[in-house]
Amino acid sequence: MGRSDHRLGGSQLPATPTTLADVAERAGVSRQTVSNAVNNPDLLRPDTLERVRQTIAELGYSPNRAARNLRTRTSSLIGLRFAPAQEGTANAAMDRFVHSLVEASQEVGYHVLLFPGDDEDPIGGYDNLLRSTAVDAFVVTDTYLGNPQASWLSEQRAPFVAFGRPWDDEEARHVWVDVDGAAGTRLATQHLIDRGHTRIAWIGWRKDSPIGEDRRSGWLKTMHANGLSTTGLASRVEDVVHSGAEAAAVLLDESEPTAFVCASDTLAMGVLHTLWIRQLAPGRDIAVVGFDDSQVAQVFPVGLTSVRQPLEDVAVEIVNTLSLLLTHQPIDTWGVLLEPTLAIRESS
Amino acid sequence: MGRSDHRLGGSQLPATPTTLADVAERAGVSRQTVSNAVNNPDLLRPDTLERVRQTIAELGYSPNRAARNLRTRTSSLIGLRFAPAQEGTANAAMDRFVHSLVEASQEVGYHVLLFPGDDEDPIGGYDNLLRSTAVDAFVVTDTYLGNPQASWLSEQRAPFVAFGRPWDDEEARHVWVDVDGAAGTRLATQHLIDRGHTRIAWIGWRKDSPIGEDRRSGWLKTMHANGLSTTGLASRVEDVVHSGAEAAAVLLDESEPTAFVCASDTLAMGVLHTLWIRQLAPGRDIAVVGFDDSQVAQVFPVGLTSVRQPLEDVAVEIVNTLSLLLTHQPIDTWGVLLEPTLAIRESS
DNA sequence: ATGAAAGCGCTAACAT
DNA sequence: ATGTTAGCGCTTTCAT
Repeated sequence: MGRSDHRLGGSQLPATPTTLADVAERAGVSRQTVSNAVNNPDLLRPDTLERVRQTIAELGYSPNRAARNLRTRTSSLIGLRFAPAQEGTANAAMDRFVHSLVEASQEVGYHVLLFPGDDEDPIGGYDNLLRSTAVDAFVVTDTYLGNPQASWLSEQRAPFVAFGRPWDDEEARHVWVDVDGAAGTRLATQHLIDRGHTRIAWIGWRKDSPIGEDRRSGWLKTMHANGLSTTGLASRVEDVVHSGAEAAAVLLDESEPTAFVCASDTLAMGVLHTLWIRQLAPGRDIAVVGFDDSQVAQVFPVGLTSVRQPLEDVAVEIVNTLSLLLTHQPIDTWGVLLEPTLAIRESS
Repeated sequence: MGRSDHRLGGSQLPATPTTLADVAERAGVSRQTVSNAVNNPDLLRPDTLERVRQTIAELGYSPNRAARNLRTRTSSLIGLRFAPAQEGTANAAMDRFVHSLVEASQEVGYHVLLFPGDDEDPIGGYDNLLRSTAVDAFVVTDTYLGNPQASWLSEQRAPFVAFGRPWDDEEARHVWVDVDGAAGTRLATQHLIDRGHTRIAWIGWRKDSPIGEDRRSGWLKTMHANGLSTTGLASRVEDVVHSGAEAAAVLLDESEPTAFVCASDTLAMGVLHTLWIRQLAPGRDIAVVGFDDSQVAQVFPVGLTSVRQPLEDVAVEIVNTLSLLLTHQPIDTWGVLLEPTLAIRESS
């Protein structure tokens, strides 16, 4: 069945896409040989390979994804539940992470498929994609307390890597990549100590957040390791600007700190607000460090020093681990902890 | 060929996924009938439908995506090139838009596939996905001047909808959805006029940005419509905080405006910086309005009034149009322009 | 090193 | 209203 609708040098796609058979016929080889030229070029004699490759280029052939997926029972797709950044907070880390993930996935021949989350039915989206074999694996980002996704996926024996430690679950036996929050606040606190500060306050989240407690511990340990007191210097509030501002006001009145380390850029913005009201200059009078290196930290007129998560590295690590999982290679470590850095700006 | 690995009430996925044939055998109908039960339930007798549906539920059957895709020559996937938010600017609109797109797509049975952009080869990613029939359509977001993607996709007769007008290209014959930037700045300017301001300055982008010029025109026309002079009240700079701050300083010195309308939140942040340095209170002494309602505007201690793009509506409109395109239904309008709103905060 | 045959799971077209 | 047949485009298996 000859086909005549190819625009060889043309710019328009043929009405019906070029197939393996088209290439085979034109190159005078079998379909299998074309398939090998694409997937196992080593099997071909150099001259055959060259001829087939040229025909592929001429016809602009690209293997049909659906057919390949059906045959190989793979999709080359990684599923990611995409929850939006919360309005009113500075946490736009997701954006940077997703981009890194897309790039890293591309490197190993994968694409990222986004699906929405449903709070009513947190595993619904996962279940659908899994049953219909629409994705090969998942990246799970929301591993907060009591989140059923990771354990559910484990039960299903579905390949996935979590961004975030299984804080609450001793039993968890899945692979994860995370950023060492305590190391980040250690970096921040030591930075302030090196600048001569001794009364460094902490403004963090409520006690039921393991991530928050982890970040808090970095501050606490670094203070103590340097023989500094932390009495009356810590506050736990909700992650909103207003709460950060209030906490800063109280701390300033009661404990006279000269610097603040915050669990988030959102809280740091609150501190800056209080400083502004009191006519205190950030960086000169009082130092402030945030967490996440959000756009807010970068755009704020008085650049906000902030702990920056190495999201690019996280993505690469996740994709590499996923590759191992999907090729059934042995995983040497269940968890990888990456070190954040400190983006130093005027506020310290 | 009977199969015995189904865990009917169990929580684990069968080693080999359930297929149409499994359901058909178990329900005592033909494969086609099962297919119809899923895709054309109207064709079945109610009792048959019920029986098949129950079997589907029992076995936890979900159609294999690859097989369906191969057969129907569709993928139910919408491709989106995901470029990261630029560091150092406040433009995190992408994040919100992507989420809206994912949600809207889900509603009509589509998922969003992300692929990375390559500045060297802007159409490479599109070409690959198109040739391999990996996606049904694209959403194109970066329709700036001289961007070849839209025209290239048009040439290929690939289904796509652009978020953004084809500013430069009179010839463009593709479908687009955009937000009326001029209406946004009109809203902002009128808001300030209603508040009693008469000397309202504009800080925008360089002249070669059609989006910038569009936004500028909203300010200009509203000023003139209200009989207000604009002489010496406009400035065109690069979209960075520093430039916004400088422009504000110059304008304050030379033209004594009482309010600023900016082409972006980034520039507005610059204005706020200058006000801070000069001990002027935003909102009380000088009013400021930004554009994009970014997280920066929301988190900034003195809440920044900002023009908010209706990205949720944009996504819905795009997906609806895409649905029409993909089902070869007639499109009534080539372009849709949506109205932004004004998020009013303390800075005005 | 290359080719032929089979079949992945589904749905369009046709037949009953 | 339901069943039968064929084939989407590819890769795995086996034969040459």
